[in-house]
Amino acid sequence: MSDLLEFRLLKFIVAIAETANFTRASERLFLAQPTLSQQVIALEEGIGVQIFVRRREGVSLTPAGQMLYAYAQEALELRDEVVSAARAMDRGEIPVLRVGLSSFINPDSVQSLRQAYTRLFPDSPIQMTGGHPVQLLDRMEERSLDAAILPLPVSGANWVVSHVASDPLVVCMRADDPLASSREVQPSELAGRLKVFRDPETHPAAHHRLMEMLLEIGIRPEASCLAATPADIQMMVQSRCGLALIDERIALASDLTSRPIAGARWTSDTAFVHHRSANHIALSILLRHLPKAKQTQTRRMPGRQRALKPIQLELMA
Amino acid sequence: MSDLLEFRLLKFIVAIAETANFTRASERLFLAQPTLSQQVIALEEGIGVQIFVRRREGVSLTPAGQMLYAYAQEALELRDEVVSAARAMDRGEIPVLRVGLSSFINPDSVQSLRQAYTRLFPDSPIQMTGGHPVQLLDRMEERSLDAAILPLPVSGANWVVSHVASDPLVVCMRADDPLASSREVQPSELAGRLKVFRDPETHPAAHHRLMEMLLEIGIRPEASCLAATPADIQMMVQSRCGLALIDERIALASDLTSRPIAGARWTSDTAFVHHRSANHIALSILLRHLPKAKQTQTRRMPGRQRALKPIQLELMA
DNA sequence: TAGAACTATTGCTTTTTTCTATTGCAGGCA
DNA sequence: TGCCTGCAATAGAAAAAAGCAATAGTTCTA
Repeated sequence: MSDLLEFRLLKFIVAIAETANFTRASERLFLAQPTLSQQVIALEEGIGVQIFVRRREGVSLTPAGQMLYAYAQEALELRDEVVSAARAMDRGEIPVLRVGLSSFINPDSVQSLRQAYTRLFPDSPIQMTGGHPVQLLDRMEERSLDAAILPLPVSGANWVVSHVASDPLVVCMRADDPLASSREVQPSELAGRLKVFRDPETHPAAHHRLMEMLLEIGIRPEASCLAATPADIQMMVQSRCGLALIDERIALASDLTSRPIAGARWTSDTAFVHHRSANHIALSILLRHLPKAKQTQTRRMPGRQRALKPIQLELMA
Repeated sequence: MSDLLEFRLLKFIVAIAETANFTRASERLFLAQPTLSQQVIALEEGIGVQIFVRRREGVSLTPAGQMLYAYAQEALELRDEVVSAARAMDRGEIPVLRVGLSSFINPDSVQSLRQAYTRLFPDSPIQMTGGHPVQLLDRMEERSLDAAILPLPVSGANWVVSHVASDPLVVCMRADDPLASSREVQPSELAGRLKVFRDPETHPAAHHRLMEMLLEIGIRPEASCLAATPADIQMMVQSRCGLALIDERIALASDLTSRPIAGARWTSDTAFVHHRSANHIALSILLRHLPKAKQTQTRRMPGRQRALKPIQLELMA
C-alpha cells in the first residue's frame, strides 16, 4: 500500500517539485536522471496516484502531488528533528523541562503531562514551578520557563495553547448547608451567597469569564473573599464565608460537599501552554503526544434562538 | 545522517517495541530474525543512538528508543492518511470543504485559509457559509459544516481551535471627530461615547470578554447600538450613534478613521475551528499547514505587580 | 551439564537501487 | 524538410541492500 512511499521517495518529490525538472533534480540528488524517472514512475503506479505532469515547459505537480510535496517537506523536517532529539537523549543532553503549574488546574492534567513526558523522554528531568498564571506567562516570555499548565482562557497570539482538560464547575458548600439536601442548586439559590472566588489578580481573564457567566444567569456576585489556592477556597467555605465555584475534580475536605448548578454547563478548562518561540528540544514532540481533553460538554448560551438559514456561496478554491 | 531511518525501519522499531522480542517481531514482519538484528544494529550504529536494550527478560526501549517508538507510530499513521488523501484527490473524490465564516474575523484569515487549502488541495472546492458564531458551532455539531473561522474565545472541549490571527482593537470614529486630532484615545475619553457593539446574541462569549476588558479600564459602556456585521458598525458610527471598537485590519469607509487606545493592548483574535470528531479527509492535513498567528502582542493586565519568586520543585520524571 | 530461549555472526541469494547508454519525442531554427 | 537541442523514458548491466538459512554465542533453568 503506502510502503512504496519511503523517505527516499519524499526527497525525490521535493527535489523534482523544486527544480521543475527531472534532470536538474537528479543532479541535486547526486543521482542519474533515469534513476529518478524509474523510481517516480514506479511510485506513481504503485500507489495509484499521478504526482507530476511532465510538460515541455517543465514538470509541474498535480493536485495530489502538491499535497504530497507539502507533506514531504514537513515529514523530512520532523524526521531530522526527531533524530537530533534522539541523539541528544542518547547522550543524556536533554535539558530540564521547566514547567509552571498554576493552582486551579485539573490535577490530572499534571499527572498526564508527566506521564506523557516520562513516556517520551524517560530519565529526563522535569522541574515544576508553582505560580499564578500572569506570573507564569511572564516567566515563559523571559524564557525562565519552557511551558506551563494554566486555566483557560489565555489570550495573545504568542502562545501555543493545547487544551488538555475540561471539568464541570460545581458549587462548593459545607456538608451541613441546607442546599446540600437537594441534588442540584438552582441559580436563584446562589444569589447573595456566592462570595468566595479566586483572586482576580492571579488570572484576570479567567475571573472575568466567570463573572460574565454568572451575569448570564442573572447573578451579580459580591466577591468578598479572594483565595489564592483551591485549599484557601475550601478553608473559606468551611468558615462560612460563603459558597464558591470549584472544579468538580478537586478533592474536598470531609465537611464540604458540592452540587451542580441546575441548567448551567460551565466548565473549568485547563491548557498546556508554551511560547511560540520556546526552544526546548522536547516541546514539539511532547505536544503531539499530549492526551486531548475528552469532555463532551459544550457551553450552551441561554435564550438564543436558531437563526435564519445563512447564504451559501460556492467558491472554487 | 537521518537517512538511515526509513519508514521500513520505523516499522521494525514498532514491531520490536510491541513484542519486546526480536524473534517474534520478525515473525510479525514476515522476516527472518537475523535480518531484523542486522538492520537494527546498522541503524543504531548509523545514527549513533542505542534504541533497544537486549536483556534476558525481553527487549526494552532506551529513553531515546521510547521517543523513536512514539514518533514511529505517529509517522506511519500519518503516511497512510496522506496516501489515502492523495488517492482520493487523484480520483477527484475530495468532498467539498464546508467552512463557516463569521463576520468580525480578520479578513486575511479567510484569504490565508483559502491559500493554504488551494495549495494543498488544488481544484477541490470550498463552500463558504456566512453565519453567527453560535450558529456555526451548531452546524459543525450537526455535521453540516466541516470547519469555521470564528472570533475567539470559543469554549468547550470538543473543538479543535487553531489561533490564526491577532489584531489590535482600535476605536472607530468619524474622521471629523475631535478625538481624531490626537494620535491615541485616552480611556477616559471613551466613557459615555462607546455605544456601538456587535450584537451579543451572535457571540456572547466574545461580547462579554469585551465588556470585561472595558471594565478593567473603568469604562462601563451603554451598548445602545447592536450591529450584526462590521459594515453595520461603520454605518452606525457614520450616523453619529457613537464610537465603536473594531479590528484594526478592517477597511474603513472614507469618512471614518480609527485610533488606538492609550495603554490598552487589546486584540481581536481569530481562530480556525473544527469539531474534534469532524471527518473531512483534508482537515488534519490542512491544520498542519495553516499559517500561525504572528502578532507579538500580549494582553497586559493593568496594575498587577510581580509576585514573589515561586517555590521550585525538582522532580525526576 | 544439557537444554531452552534468545540475539549476533557468517556466508550466500535475491531484490532493489543505481548506473551507462540509448531511444523517443517535441520544439526551434536554418 | 532536416538537423539540432533539451528533455524524459527505456533497456540492460552493475552495485548495493535487504533478506535468508545455518550456526555460534549467551545466559538462565532444570
